[in-house]
Amino acid sequence: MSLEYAILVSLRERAGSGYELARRFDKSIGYFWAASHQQIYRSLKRMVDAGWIDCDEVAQDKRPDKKVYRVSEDGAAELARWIGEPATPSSTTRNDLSVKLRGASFGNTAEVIAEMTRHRDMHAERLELYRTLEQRDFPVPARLTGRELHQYLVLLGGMRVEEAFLSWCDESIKALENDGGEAS
Amino acid sequence: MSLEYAILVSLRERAGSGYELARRFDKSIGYFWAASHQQIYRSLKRMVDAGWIDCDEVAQDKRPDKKVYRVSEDGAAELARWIGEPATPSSTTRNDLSVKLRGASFGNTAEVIAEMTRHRDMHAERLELYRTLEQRDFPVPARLTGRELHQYLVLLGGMRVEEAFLSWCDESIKALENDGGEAS
DNA sequence: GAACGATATGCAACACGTTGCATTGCAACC
DNA sequence: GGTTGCAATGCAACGTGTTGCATATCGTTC
Repeated sequence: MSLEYAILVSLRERAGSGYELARRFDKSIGYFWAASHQQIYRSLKRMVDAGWIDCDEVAQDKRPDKKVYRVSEDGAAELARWIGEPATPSSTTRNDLSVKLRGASFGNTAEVIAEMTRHRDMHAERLELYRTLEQRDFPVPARLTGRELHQYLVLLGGMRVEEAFLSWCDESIKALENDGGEAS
Repeated sequence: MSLEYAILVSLRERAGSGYELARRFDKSIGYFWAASHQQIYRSLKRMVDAGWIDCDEVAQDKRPDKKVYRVSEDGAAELARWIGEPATPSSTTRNDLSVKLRGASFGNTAEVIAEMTRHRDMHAERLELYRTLEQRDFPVPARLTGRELHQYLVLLGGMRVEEAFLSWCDESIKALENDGGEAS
C-alpha cells in the first residue's frame, strides 16, 4: 500500500512518466523505498482509477510517446492524510545475514565470514555514496530549511544505518576470526 | 523462501511444534526475522513435503496433541548449503518513516514530528530490551565462543541498528523543531 | 542492414506476507 | 454453567513483490 505514497511524494516533487519514476526509484527516493518498474506501472494504473493522479499522454520527438502523471487534489489530500496517520506497528525486521550468523555453527564458519565481508563492503560502498551525495547536494547542512532539510534528514538516516551495519560487520568478523583461531 | 531457513536454524537449536516455533518467532529469532503462525504452519507443511524435516505426533496430557518437527539429514545439508551461499543483492530497503519525512512539506510538519517521536520511543524501548537480554544471557561477552558467540553477535547487530535509528530520530526531531521555529 | 542499448509501457505467473476466520481441548474464574 | 484464555492447528482470500517475458521507437555502432 505504501509504495503508492512514495510515488505521490515523488510526483509532488515533480510530475513525470512511469519510466522516469522508475529511474528515480533506482536512486534518490529508491534508496529508502525499493520498487521495480512493474510495480510502478501497476500502481500508477490503480492510482488513476482511484483518482489520486491524472495522466497526460505526451508525444515526443525521436522517442516513444509517454504518459506524464501529476497528483490530483484528491491525491494531495490523501498523501497529507497518510503522512499524519500513525504508522502500523511497523518495522517487520527481516535480516537474512542475522539468520545466517545465528546458524553459523550449522554451516561453514569460514563461508559466513566471507559472506559478512561481502556485506561489509556493500555497506561501506553505500555509505561512501551517501557521503558523496551529502557533499554534492547539501554542503552546508546547518543552513537547510523546509523541503531541502527533509531530504537531507532522510539521507542522514541512511548514513546512520549504514554506519551501524558497517561497525556490526567489522565487530562480527573480528570476533568470528578470533573464535576460529582459539576454539572450534 | 528464507523463512524456511530461519525455521531450520530454530529447529536445529531445538526440535519443536509449530506453536512453539511461533512463540520463538515472537521473540529471540523473531526479532530478526518476523513470522506469524500461519506462515510457519504453511512452511512446515512444505518442508515436510520437501523432506527437510520429519514430524512426530505427540499426545499430551491436559493439552491438545502436537506435532513435533526435527531437521532431517537432507534439511541439515540444505541449511549448510544456504548458509554458505552468497546472498542475493539483499537489503530491499523499505522505510515508511523516511517516505513520510521526505514528504513532510506536503503534510503537517507537527504530525511528522509526533510520528518520529513515537518511532523514537519504540526504538528506545527495543534497545532497552536488547540490553536487558544482553545482561541476562551474555554477561561476559568477551569469553563467548561458538554458538553462544553467534547468538550474541546477532543481538549486537540489533543493538547497533536500534542505536542508529534512535540517534537519527533525535537529530531529526531537533532539526524539524528548529526549522518550525525559524522558517516555515 | 543487423545488432545493441536507451526510452517507454505492459501482462502473466508465481512467491511471499497479511488478515480474518474456524476448530478442538482443557483449565480457571465468576 | 458460561465466559475467558491458552495451547494447538489450520484454511481461504487478498495484497504486495518478484521474475520472466513481450512490444515498439529511435539512434548508434559494427
